Amino acid sequence: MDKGKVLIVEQQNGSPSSISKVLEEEGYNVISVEDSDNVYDLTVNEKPEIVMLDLDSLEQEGWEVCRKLKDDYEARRSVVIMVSSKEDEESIVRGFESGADDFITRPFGRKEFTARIRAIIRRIEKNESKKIKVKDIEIDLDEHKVKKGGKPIDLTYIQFKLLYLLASRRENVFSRKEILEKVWGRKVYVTNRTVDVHIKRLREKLGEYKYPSQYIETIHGTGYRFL
Amino acid sequence: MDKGKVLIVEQQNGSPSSISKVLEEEGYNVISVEDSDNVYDLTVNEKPEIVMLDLDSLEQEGWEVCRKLKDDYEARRSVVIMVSSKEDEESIVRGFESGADDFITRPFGRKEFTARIRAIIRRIEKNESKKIKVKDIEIDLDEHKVKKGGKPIDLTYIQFKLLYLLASRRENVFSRKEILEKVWGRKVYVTNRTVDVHIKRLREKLGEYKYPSQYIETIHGTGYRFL
DNA sequence: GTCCAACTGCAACTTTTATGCCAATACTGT
DNA sequence: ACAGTATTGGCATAAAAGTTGCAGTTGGAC
Repeated sequence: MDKGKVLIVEQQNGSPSSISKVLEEEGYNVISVEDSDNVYDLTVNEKPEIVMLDLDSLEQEGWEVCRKLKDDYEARRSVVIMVSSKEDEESIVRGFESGADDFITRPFGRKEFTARIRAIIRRIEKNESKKIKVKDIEIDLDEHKVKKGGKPIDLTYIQFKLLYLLASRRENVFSRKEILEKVWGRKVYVTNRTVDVHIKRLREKLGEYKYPSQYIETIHGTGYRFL
Repeated sequence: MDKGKVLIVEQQNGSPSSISKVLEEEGYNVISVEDSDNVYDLTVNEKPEIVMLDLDSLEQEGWEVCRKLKDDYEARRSVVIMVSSKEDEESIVRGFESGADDFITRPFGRKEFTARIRAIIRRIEKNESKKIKVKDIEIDLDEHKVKKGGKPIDLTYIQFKLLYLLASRRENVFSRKEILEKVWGRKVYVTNRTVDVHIKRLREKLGEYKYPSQYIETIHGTGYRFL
């Protein structure tokens, strides 16, 4: 059950209706912190899909953290949601001006809350399409098939996921860490070298024997990129 | 002034505070229709960034239109926002379940409303990979690519980080200490001289052979800066 | 159940590439 | 001109990536 990673900044009062608890129960991978000190570092390292800032416990810092995240080229990818009891327009506008992507005011029903989160995650993942064509390669997610020049290529489960990931955002460089998270899942511990091995096997099946690779490029010190 | 294209479905009552009026005034490219018949076609053809559905005038149809858009391969790209006076949780949840990306309840202040819209547009733009352009140099972070005058330049990991650091705040003078911290990280101990070496290698790759350097300026006794 | 083939992950090893430092040299500002 | 800085090419070394063989698993086929 891996719905996405959420970094939450709020005072823990142990209430079972706290945001963290709710999202954990819903199956999100929750990282919870009580103050804003590590938020930036955590965001950069963990790349959560969502960062939630509880303004009721953060106050002034909330805006600042948000701005800092949105000014950073890596952290900015995470969606920042502010949660607050204040519903005066000024606070809300200020939240958005700090770069927040959404602003939710308390109180809110659990169902509404989780529906909003789902909508946001959905939106993030939607950029990926079901069928991808790159050069002479065709990838069909639904049928789980890959063709090269019209001829089917037999890929294993992992190879397929790996190829799909890389091809879903061609030109984008994926670090091994990212690959591990997206292909193997967050909890699994697998060596970096194993990623290489799978890349090699994939390259073989794609018919890459000589250098430089036509499809999967290695970016030394960084990761891999398709095309 | 083109802030983005918005397709709005609402009953026109001529009120100056109607959504269409407000967004027009704000400089959006507004397409306004009164019923849901053409919404699907318009969305596919016009590809608006945002489709706003006024549930107060659409009722039942609202959900259906939304679902139809979100089931469509092309139309799903547009962000769908529902606007409604009903603020019961059930309606809202149902909205999200129909695939809506956001749900705004009336009444709302104009500033808050426009701030939300701006945030959404911002988010859409952010998905496109971010580039820094300085003179004839282009730096693409997601793709980890650098181009000079359209031609790609191959940089190593450190060179890339270094260039990015300098270029991200041009004119700013970076001391070697600062560079070490940002590129190598706090803990690592590496000589100041090493920074020089990397500057040299970077300059070479940027095609700097003669003095004074066109891109990276040396501030004697202080550090470096990107022009 | 037993056998077999396919898949996977890892360790050990090789190859490739990048990095850090040195020492000689050139440049700066005073 | 001098002392402090910066530049540079070369080189040993470190680090990253590629490769290979093997062993543990799994899931049929029989």
